[in-house]
Amino acid sequence: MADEHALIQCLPAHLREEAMASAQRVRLNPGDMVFRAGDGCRGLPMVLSGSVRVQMLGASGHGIVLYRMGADDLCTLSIGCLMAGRGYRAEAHVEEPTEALLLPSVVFDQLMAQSGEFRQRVMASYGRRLDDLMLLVEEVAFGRMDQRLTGWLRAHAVGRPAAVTHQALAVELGTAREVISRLLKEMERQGQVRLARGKVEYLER
Amino acid sequence: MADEHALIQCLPAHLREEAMASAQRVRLNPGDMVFRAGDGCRGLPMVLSGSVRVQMLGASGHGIVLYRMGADDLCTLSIGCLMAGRGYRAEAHVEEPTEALLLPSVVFDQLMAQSGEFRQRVMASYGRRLDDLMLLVEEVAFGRMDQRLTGWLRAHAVGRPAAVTHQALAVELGTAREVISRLLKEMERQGQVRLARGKVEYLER
DNA sequence: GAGGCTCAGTGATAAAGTCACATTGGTTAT
DNA sequence: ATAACCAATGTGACTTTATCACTGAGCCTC
Repeated sequence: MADEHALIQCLPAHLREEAMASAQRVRLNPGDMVFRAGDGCRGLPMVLSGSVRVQMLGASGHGIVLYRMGADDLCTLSIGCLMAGRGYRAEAHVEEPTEALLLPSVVFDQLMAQSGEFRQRVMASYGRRLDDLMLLVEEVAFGRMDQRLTGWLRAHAVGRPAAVTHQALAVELGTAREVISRLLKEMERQGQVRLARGKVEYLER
Repeated sequence: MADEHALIQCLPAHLREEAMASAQRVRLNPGDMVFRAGDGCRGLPMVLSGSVRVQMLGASGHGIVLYRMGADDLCTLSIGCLMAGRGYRAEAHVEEPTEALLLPSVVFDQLMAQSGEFRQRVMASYGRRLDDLMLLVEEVAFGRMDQRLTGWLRAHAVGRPAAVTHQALAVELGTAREVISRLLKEMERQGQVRLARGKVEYLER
């Protein structure tokens, strides 16, 4: 049971103590929202364990999942909000019971100044996120929906059925619920998938 | 004629001198490519003046413009590549005569450690880029092509015709050339636009 | 066992993407 | 100047996605 974030563990003892002393420990439950679009940012969240989904809401009411934060991730989005002093553009939903630290921005800056390893990890984390988003842009712009859906199912619904509604899948891939319903129905006809209310199982061949 | 990047100017004198001493000055011309997909990263580029377009190539051969770098921007993408030690995923095309500095990554890290203002600006720049990409995802996922096209024209082709081909517009918006051709033709029929080979002018009403 | 939920299915139509060519305008070589 | 060439644009036919407006199905509660 890691009690500290990898980013904290990598710090020399005196900085680590200071970080832990000023950080606020947060416990979140599935369904909670960490922040909503427009919210101000009150510190830098670092996820210790669990999973948080970050998504955007389009004008049409549709949404799309941008990325997820898991153990040892930090919320790169928040850094931008802290620096620019504007609100979040996305919203974050807790998916699994999650523990997190909320680090005051002053302390964050101090750690950035004083620990090379901390800097390194933060920048790397930022790079990864940028990369994720670039891949997402490419997928959304050029990917075919049936292949994106199959990709998701292969990653999440092999072996045992995944507990997910068509609506949730639509948000996951940034499309409309009807599109998912039709694609799944077709895949079912072809025996690639087994469907039940709120469940989808992908059948490997 | 600013001789230094805003990020350099904000540094205290001794750091500034060190930065300028170790940075390599680069002059680029329209058509040059700063980096291609897969290239390794040899330092952190900072744009002094000019304009560089960063875009991705999809599997289908289509591309999409992710963002542009202009005066006083730094290439956030490169930071990720430097930190993670992997190649670029996108490619960068010079659009206008451009001057840039190439800062060794060791020096970059040193500046991050020693100047709060530098840190602040770098992180803010990162935040902006992240934000740009999130907006792009939303637009690509939910925006209507005719409205996105109109938006581009309003920003670039009012008053005098913009020198741009349908193909270039397609890459700009991440779609196929035929789609742009048809939309423009329709707008021409409705008198919203004047067309010529390699030129588009938007007619405000 | 009757409502009242949320979840899923579907027809009709519009928007966007794909493929395969036809045309056109401008440049270059003879 | 004329032919030849090439990049840019136009278009038809067809597929895939998105949108709108419903209908039907499963499940829970009273």
